[in-house]
Amino acid sequence: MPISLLRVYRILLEHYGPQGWWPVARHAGEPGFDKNGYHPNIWRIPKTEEDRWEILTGAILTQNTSWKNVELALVALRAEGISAASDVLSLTESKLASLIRPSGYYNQKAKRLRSFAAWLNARPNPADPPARKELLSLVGIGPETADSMLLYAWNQPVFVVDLYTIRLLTRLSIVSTEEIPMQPIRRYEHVQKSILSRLSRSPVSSQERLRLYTEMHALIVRHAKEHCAARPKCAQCPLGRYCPSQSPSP
DNA sequence: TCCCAGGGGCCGA
DNA sequence: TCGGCCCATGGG
Repeated sequence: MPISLLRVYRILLEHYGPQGWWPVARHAGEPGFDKNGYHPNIWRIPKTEEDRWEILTGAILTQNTSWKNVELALVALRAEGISAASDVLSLTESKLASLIRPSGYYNQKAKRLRSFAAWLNARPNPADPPARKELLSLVGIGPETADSMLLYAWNQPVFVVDLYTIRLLTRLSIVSTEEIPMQPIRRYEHVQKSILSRLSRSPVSSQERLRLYTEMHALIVRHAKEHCAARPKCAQCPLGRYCPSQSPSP
């Protein structure tokens, strides 16, 4: 029997502690926030429109990009006074591209950010969570970006799947590689469904679920960086004794 | 120098 | 439906 997902969560949380996702750099240094905008109970804190805008922007900028580089881009935007969708729309695309340059793929992301800002700006009630389908219909918003937006910017209990999640769960034999479809979108939905069916057996309140989904995704990313990398570093891995794929230490 | 990062879209077979 | 390619910076 593979280890249960909830058990994985508890072990990772015990080992790494709360990750404080999604960071909001504009609050860096404020009480409870660290210098990069992380806060252990941030999922509980009501978000302002500026917070939401920063999270949504970060979700687009971090596509296939390390968060460090995204931070540089967010700093550049803030220095320019860009803190709302309407501000983005006031910039030319080339100006926007030059500001977000450190985050890579800047031409592509400038287009995506501008069209996203136009959509966001036209919404009657920005605090109202959009339908997932609607997000997916926008250029440059795929399933992972849409789900992180819903979870971290709109506090919707949605489980975010990423490459790390798939890697970890297959290594732990929680999901078998054979059953995973090849096509990216179907792959995503398959793993997400599989995860939900495993978690549904443990009844929790919607608040607890929000906390679980928020923290779980962040913990998996943390764990993938420190141990469960493409080239795994299995020594001292907190999940080592539960992992059939554990490689011998060099 | 090579590899990787908090993905997504497009195109031809 | 699929495989392959493109987008690009910065850090290890």
